[in-house]
Amino acid sequence: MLPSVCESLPRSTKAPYIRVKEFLKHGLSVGQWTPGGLMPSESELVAQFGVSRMTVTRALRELQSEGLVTRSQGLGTYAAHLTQVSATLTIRDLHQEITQRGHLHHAQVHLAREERASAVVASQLGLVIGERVFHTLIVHHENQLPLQCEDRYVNPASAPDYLQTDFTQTTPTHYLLQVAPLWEAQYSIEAGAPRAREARLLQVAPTEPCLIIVRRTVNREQPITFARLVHPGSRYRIEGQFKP
Amino acid sequence: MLPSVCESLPRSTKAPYIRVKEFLKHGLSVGQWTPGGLMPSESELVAQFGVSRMTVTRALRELQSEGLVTRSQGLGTYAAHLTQVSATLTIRDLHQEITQRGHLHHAQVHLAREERASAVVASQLGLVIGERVFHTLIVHHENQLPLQCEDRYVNPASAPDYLQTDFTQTTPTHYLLQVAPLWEAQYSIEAGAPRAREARLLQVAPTEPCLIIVRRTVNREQPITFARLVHPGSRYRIEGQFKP
DNA sequence: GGAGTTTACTTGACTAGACAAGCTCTTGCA
DNA sequence: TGCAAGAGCTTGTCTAGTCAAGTAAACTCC
Repeated sequence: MLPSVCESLPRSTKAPYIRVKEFLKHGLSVGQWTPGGLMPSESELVAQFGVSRMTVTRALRELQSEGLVTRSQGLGTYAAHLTQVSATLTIRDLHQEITQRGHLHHAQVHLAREERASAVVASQLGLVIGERVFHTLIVHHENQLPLQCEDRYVNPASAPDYLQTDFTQTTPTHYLLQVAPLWEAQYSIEAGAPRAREARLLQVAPTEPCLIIVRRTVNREQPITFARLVHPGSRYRIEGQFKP
Repeated sequence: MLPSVCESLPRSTKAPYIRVKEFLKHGLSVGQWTPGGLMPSESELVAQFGVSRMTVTRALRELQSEGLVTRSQGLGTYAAHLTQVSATLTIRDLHQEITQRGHLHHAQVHLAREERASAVVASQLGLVIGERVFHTLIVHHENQLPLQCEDRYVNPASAPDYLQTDFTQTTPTHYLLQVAPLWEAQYSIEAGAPRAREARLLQVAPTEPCLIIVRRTVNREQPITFARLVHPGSRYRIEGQFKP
């Protein structure tokens, strides 16, 4: 009660570890410590900010995980060389992405069957050539306009009920994330011409440049799925941002 | 002295916070806690592992920063919905990338001059139309083969000596990272046809699908540079991997 | 002078507490 | 019945200390 007077003005509004972090970030951004240069030690920061070492450690550890500093035991903390910058590229579920834009998503299933693994598919999914594999070919539409052609092979061992799913309701990505919750993925992004069938399904000219993402996901040593996602260059782009 | 017997067999070799982290990661990977499900509270983990709360907190905080769990004060820790998966896309300096492959990098400077900002450039760099701006057009070769056409505008306020640099020796990316150490970038990746001049410089057909990256970097509210990087689709791709 | 030892400084990891703040369910009162 | 207060849980943050391990420079002894 009587909430006025004293308690209403926060001493400096932000948590101490955030203050330390921002002090260091600011110094890095104005070039106070040049790449590779030695930065203040934990004990110096403790003295400077009047906080405990754990607090300073937390600030420094977070900067380290953000790639802004490198630390080594016995030596000290150094400003990182930002020769390579890592941005986070979020690979979102297409259904989500489309509905988030307030548009209509519609999936057209052109193929959903069991096949025998070819050499390429077998090697990508860790199978033997001729072994059974699930194959789906789905075209995703945004407001009736084809946006993505999803050619996907799935390892039956990882998702035995894959073909029973209604892919007009659920996307394969979404289903597979439920079945195999934690995984590791390799991807490659390139520009290229669509294959003849892809061009027909996407309703574009065979010469239309397309953004092609090839993704392979693995769960605990066992390959799950291998997908080729083709997008018309004129209708799709990947956007992102990097913020240290 | 006498270093044998007792001290040589480590109790469990790994740090406690790593053990806690791995326990939780394992549980997530086998689906012990389904996405959105409630995970053990800090105090439960404290009791289970016989460690202090700070140790458990650290493990959970790191999992949170990796995007594997979400936490909220008063509620608890929940297994994350991995509907969107963030991979780290490392935007590396092309020179590094080429030489790391053991190949020869060679830059051909086609343009390096001061210009008056057009409407588009001015808006991207926060300038007034007609204000002076630096413009470079450089083609990067890998083993004599054109790999990237780099069309770049630079804000003179951020890098006054930009045009004095010898770009056959240093890449603009590398130079700008030294001048403006910490920044924020927005990028977009798309597939498209090259412009006529780009096709000529890259020695490809005008219909060749190209991977086009448009990047804009900003340092503390002040735009630094705005670049359009065009790569022949047949010679360049972005590769990466996601690992939780 | 050179080799080994010591010392000082660094980060890495942890403990055992503390208080604050957010959420939910229950209890109690009008 | 309806609403407010409180209890009991959760996470968020912090303190003040400990021990360990890695590095580098100074120091000692031969």
